[in-house]
Amino acid sequence: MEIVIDIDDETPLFTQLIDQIKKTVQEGKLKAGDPLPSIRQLANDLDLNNKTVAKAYRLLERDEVIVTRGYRGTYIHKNARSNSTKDLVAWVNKELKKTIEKLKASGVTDSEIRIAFADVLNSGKTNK
Amino acid sequence: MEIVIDIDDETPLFTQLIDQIKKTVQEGKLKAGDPLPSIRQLANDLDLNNKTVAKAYRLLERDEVIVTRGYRGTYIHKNARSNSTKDLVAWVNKELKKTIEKLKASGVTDSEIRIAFADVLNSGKTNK
DNA sequence: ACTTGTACCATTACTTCATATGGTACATAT
DNA sequence: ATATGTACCATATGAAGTAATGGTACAAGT
Repeated sequence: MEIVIDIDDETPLFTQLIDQIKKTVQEGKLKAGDPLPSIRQLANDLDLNNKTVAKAYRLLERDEVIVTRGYRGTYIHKNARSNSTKDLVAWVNKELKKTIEKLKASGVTDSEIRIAFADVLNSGKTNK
Repeated sequence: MEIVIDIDDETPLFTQLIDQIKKTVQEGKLKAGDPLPSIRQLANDLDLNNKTVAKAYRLLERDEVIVTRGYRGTYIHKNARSNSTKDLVAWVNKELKKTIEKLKASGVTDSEIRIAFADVLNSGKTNK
């Protein structure tokens, strides 16, 4: 794997890591079942904190690009290639945009939307 | 009008003002066409800043509870009574909750939702 | 012993935003 | 002159959230 992290880049480190792993999968340089370096190993190689790499792995597993098997390590997911092309962020943006535009059309202020948004997101915390 | 502002209350001052005016309308103590004190007058009486009162008036007009007529002053809106019972905030919360729950059901992180949300809201700024 | 992912505890720096404040100025009226 | 709503300029405070860091610890396996 050729991963290059640019600390001067405004893009968050864990995002750079995710993007490059997905890109490597898309290029076919990483195939289903291939093993990935351990979190600690990769963090050491790239001079990153364990938590930063762990965060990237966690999200990559959520996207089904990789699979973690506990003490057995981490591997490329069976459907990694197709899953690595999916753009979850774009979908989230689209969904939020639809709702927000509807609210603004009714004269709701940006501030009001932000406050209501924070309310809704944080309401789940106390309940759970 | 009997308006009482509690600066120790966590509720924003302009919100307290809005709530109490709406309440006064609901109680029938302020009727359609009744004049309201000027922004500067009310700010002086309640020991608030002009901008705070102006903000409350702006939102009350948005909700069609009051009507401003420039140099002629501010008056209670024709449909103030029914409009003052409408809960715009509740509607906004409901709409946002629907969308957010849909996103979370797909495994999207709170952080990711927040970032996408900020993106969408701020994207309108540069365009306009 | 050593490594795996993971789950806690925590802090730091940075950014963004809401609220509230102050001052100045304007057109439009009485 | 005086008052109306409004639009700018601006600042200060506090809250909240992200990203990244560090340390400790655990069960499960080699």
